[in-house]
Amino acid sequence: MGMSTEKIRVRFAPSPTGPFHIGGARSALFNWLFARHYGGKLILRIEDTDLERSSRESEENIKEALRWLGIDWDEGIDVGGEHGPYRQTERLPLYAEYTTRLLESGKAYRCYCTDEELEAERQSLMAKGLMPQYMGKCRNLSAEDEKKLISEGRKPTIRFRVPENQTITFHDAVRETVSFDSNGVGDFVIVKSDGFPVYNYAVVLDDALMKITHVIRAEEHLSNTPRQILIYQALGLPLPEFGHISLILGKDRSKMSKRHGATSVEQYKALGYLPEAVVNFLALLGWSPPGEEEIFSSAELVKLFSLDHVAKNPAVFDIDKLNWINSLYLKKLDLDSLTDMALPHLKAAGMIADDLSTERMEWVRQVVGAVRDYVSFAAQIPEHAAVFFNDDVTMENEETTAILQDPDVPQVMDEFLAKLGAMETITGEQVHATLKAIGKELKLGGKKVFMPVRVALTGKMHGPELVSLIPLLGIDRTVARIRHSMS
RNA sequence: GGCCCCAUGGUCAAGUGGUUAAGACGCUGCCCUCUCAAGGCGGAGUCAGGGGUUCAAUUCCCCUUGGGGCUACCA
Repeated sequence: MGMSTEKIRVRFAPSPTGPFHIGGARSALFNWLFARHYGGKLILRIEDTDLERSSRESEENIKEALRWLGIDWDEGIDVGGEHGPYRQTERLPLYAEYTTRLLESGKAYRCYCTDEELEAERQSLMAKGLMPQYMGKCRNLSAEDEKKLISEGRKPTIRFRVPENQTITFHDAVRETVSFDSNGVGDFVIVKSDGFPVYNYAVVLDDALMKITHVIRAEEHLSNTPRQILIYQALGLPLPEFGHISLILGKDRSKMSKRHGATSVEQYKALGYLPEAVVNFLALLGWSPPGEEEIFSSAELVKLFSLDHVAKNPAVFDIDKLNWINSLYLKKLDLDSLTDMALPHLKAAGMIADDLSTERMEWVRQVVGAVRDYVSFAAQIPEHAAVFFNDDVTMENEETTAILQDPDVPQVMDEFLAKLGAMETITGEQVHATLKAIGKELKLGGKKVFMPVRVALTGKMHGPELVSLIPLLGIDRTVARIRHSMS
């Protein structure tokens, strides 16, 4: 709104260094929502200049996760585009051109310091209570100096010459005005000694060359922004609009990490969360819709999304809310799809075989139907479905044991067993009618009939309705379980 | 340590110079019910602290405190 919508170009530029983090997914989502809302383009670029940690496997992971979430991109790896290549390691010649320019204009210089020297400098500065930053030792090397250092076999890095006494101020779409003092920024490395550009450098060139209009990324990059702006300025490149979204925190308010539970998109998928639910939840972390509704499809989110309702403060990842949202989506899911989601978990729990007959599959389907209201995500299905599988009933606690010791119980069971014996098959309605009839005959309340039967069948006080449990167990297993529990 | 960002219930959060300070999750009570879950209807619970500015601050400014980020030849 109010923006020239045709030209909006945003990007998601992950590093393929491990499992795809849920925080990355949210950055991708916000970019995607922003692009789709304004009819702009989303570019997917891979920042793989860290050779040590980057892998193709993890790149595949990211793409798979994005597709699963329904986040599609208009340009980038796999789909191509006119501003490629879209993998930084394939863009080296492009960077070299600019590096030459920077070197020739004196805005960057070669630095021959070794790791050891830099570390020593850092230590001594810290010892003096000063900020550890590069002091500019190689700033003004003569040609002879350089020749000598090269002859020693040193491989230089290239550093950006940070101008002194400058205030770098920029507008941020979520934080308004942010400013930094250039004196707090030491001359930083833009090209490593192996010739690969460093993130802060490559990101500027890529964003500029790919004509990115809005750089929407996590807040951890906020402090890097002044460095990047300096590079834009040194090269005379137009600045994009920045928007730094806050980080996602764990329960203890520290940055979300493995010890907070599942942190990768893959894990949530494996646990049986639905992508629509994850997207819905992520959208609500750091962004708020107008009105009171909170459940939205991706299409609705696209319609409503706007950067000016993005919160400045970090958000704690609330698994309870995700679970609630997911359970809502699970309720709306058709039983066949839910069953498909349950299958791997039931198999992993050893409850079902790899190959199921048609009848067995139908039975499993109904079991899933009987427990669906109890679960927030598919991995919870086996624990609730256990009562359907395990005929080896054991009493949960003293309370259940006590229930079966009630003096009325033997009559109830005898009566129920007798009635079951007269039946060929049993339906939910018949279960209900039969148990009600027993209550009437023995002049017992519903609780005095249903609860002992439940306990005899499952050993537990709680669980699925008997009208769904007993028909799925069938008469034989029902009888056997009761006999076993009453013996 | 320095620099930067942030601060409304336990959590996500709306909101404004004057409001009974929304809503959601969670917690909790009641209803429904064989139980639990689901569902329906209620409830408790918040403007971090201290200074200003102002007739009036949750809202504007400053400080403190707290949290987070950056300070790499990681991204």
